[in-house]
Amino acid sequence: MGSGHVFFDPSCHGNMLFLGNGDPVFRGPRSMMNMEDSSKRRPFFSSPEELYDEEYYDEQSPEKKRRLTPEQVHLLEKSFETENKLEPERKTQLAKKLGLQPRQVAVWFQNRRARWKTKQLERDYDQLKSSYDSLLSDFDSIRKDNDKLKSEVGALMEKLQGKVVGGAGVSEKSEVVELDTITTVQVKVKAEDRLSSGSGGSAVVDEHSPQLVDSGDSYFHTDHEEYPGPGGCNIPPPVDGLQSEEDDGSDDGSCHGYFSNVFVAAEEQHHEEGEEPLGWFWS
DNA sequence: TTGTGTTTTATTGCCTCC
DNA sequence: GGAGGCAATAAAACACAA
Repeated sequence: MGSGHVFFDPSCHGNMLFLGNGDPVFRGPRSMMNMEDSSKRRPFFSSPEELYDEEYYDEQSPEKKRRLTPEQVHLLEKSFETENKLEPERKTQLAKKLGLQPRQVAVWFQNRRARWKTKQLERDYDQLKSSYDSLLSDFDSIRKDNDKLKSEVGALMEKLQGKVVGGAGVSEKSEVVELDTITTVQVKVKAEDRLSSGSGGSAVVDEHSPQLVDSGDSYFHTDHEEYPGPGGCNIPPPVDGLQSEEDDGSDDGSCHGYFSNVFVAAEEQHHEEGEEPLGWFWS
């Protein structure tokens, strides 16, 4: 063992290294390691033989960090697939099998979990985005339908009003029937308005039949509670019971309820695909 | 060749659990 | 209090375009 070489002590969780002569030395990016210390760093070995191979040190620049061989990575990957957490026994076995320090195996698993999590976040984001896009497109088409229906109702209301106001010769009974019809239509429109985004959507009805605006005891409220959607869009309020806890009336306009519903949908889909629950890393 | 961006290996510090 | 996990970060290794 050449003097000046540095040993990595796997049993040490921190950053202690040992020189060939046994002198302890601190190392690590955050330990202000200077170039002199850096030149003493021992490269990682890929087989037990290399651990004591003098030639290895002669051939390799001491400060070089060694990458794991494809075979080592393959075995680690396989092991990670079966279980992404590492019990001490498995860690020791793997380390022996791979000719690595147990600490290296632990670090590899740690980094692998971090990579997996990043990828998973990307997948989840894509899934949420597509759910959101599809909901948005549904919403748009529903809104268009709603607008169309409202204009149809408006036209019908005009016709009906013409009959009621200038309806000379129309019997009292038929007037009552027509007023009932108008009220029914109005209630229907109001119900739809609650689902629509348009501010003052029911104004179509109110404008055309101001005399029919309900007296206040209507089942439907006349003031419209808009539910702000993403990017300032107004979207239907979430269905009762699905509303998230964050959205308990303290709506800050950030669409929590809306996104939570999307998330629920995404998670359900995620489950259906037999994948690990999304929640494990959110907690 | 070189500059630059990405990936991999490793450390550090904090947190949680037993 | 020690072990192990995680986030943040450093730095070497690698990929790749100009």
